[in-house]
Amino acid sequence: MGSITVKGSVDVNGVSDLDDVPKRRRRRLLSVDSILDAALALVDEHGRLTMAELATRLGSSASSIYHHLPGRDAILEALRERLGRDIGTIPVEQTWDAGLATWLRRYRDVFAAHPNLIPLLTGQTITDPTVLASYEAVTGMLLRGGFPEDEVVLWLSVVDNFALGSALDLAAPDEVWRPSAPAGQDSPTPRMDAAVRAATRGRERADAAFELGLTALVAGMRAHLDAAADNG
Amino acid sequence: MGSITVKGSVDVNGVSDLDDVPKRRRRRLLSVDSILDAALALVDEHGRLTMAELATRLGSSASSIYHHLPGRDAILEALRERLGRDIGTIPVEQTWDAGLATWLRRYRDVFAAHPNLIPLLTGQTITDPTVLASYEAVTGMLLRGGFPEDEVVLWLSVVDNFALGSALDLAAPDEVWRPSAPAGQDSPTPRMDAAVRAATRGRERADAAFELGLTALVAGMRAHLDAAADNG
DNA sequence: ACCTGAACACCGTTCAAGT
DNA sequence: ACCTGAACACCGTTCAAGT
Repeated sequence: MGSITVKGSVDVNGVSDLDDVPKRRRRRLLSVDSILDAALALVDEHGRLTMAELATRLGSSASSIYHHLPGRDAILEALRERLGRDIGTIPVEQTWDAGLATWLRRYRDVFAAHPNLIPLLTGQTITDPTVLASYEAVTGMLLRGGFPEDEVVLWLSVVDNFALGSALDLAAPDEVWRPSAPAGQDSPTPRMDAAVRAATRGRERADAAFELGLTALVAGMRAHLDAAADNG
Repeated sequence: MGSITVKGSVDVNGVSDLDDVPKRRRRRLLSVDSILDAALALVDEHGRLTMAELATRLGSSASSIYHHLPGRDAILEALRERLGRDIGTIPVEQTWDAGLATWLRRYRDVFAAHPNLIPLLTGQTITDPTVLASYEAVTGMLLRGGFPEDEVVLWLSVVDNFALGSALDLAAPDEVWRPSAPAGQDSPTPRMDAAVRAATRGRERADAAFELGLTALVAGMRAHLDAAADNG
């Protein structure tokens, strides 16, 4: 029974299984993709990533992981690349303001799907070609929109900072935006308590704030562009 | 000689030194303030904070620190409070837009003095009364400016996210904003390379981007307010 | 080529023992 | 009350030994 060979079967990694040798090679346990899947799941569930927990989830040992990826930092960088790819390219037929808004929403949406990952990524730098290509596209969009070349990098920084800050907002607990005292009772922050009570909470608040800020930022950029055109 | 008592001397901690007992009590080595000073210096210099390095710098042992502060997280939270206090209150006689700009600039300036600290603080939540009082003041300012109560929390989130993202920008290396290929050579990101070459770099870029974004954001908020007033 | 356990250097924290 | 070294549980990483 144990010696029956299934002809032409293909395993999950897409590797042909025809190499039946007398001493059958043990099945490939790990792959870069399976490691990244497990790592992302771990971060989503617990908000942290340790090599030991990762190994347990993979049914493997921590040292085995190092045969596929050179360490914990590399895993995080690979996850960043994966998310960067998910943002995708922006439609070129849009005007700069619509295109920028589209890009920023996708940017944040992708990270919003994995809020716990964001704090783990802030320490590292972007080197992934896909992510850089996305910046290149936005650069072209802003230039076509009429922004001067020496200003484009500044605007890229601005929207990047806003998007990152908004993404981090998703990971942080909502404590600041929870009224510290019940209505009618004395509080050191009565106006804020009332304002918090009047607004939505949690994810809904974060989403609405992002949308409001995005609109204001783009409107401000448009005003800046118009003012420069009037002077020129 | 060793038995001479200096009358009424006061040590650095403001504790009277008159309790001369046969076996003179050893001088107080640590205090909350000295620990926080050393911790901030360590973060500024190395971008990280370990209890062992902190103890070495204090000429003490790691376990001693726990007699003054309940752990590493408490040290970071205390540093956050310290910086929060540095932001101070905003002048009430300003209009909402000028006041908001003043507050955001101070907010970022304070963190800009210690960029390495920012990534270490993003994980924790604000609980310090001084920081909360500062949010309360901004809330009052926006309400007086005419923003509806149920929108104030959203705008607070927006400017908070922008300020945090901009502060984190100071801590990250400038790699993304460095041209990947020399001028005239083929590059996957030619337009961005040219834009980066036309702009300033490092701290100067981060500062200019913050100023530009701040102006745009406030202008966008003003436009939003005016549009709502026209409809109402 | 891939996997493993043991070992390593390091981390934050606890605690009994000292003064 | 404050300080200390030793010990603890945990961390990422290395490596000789296996298949």
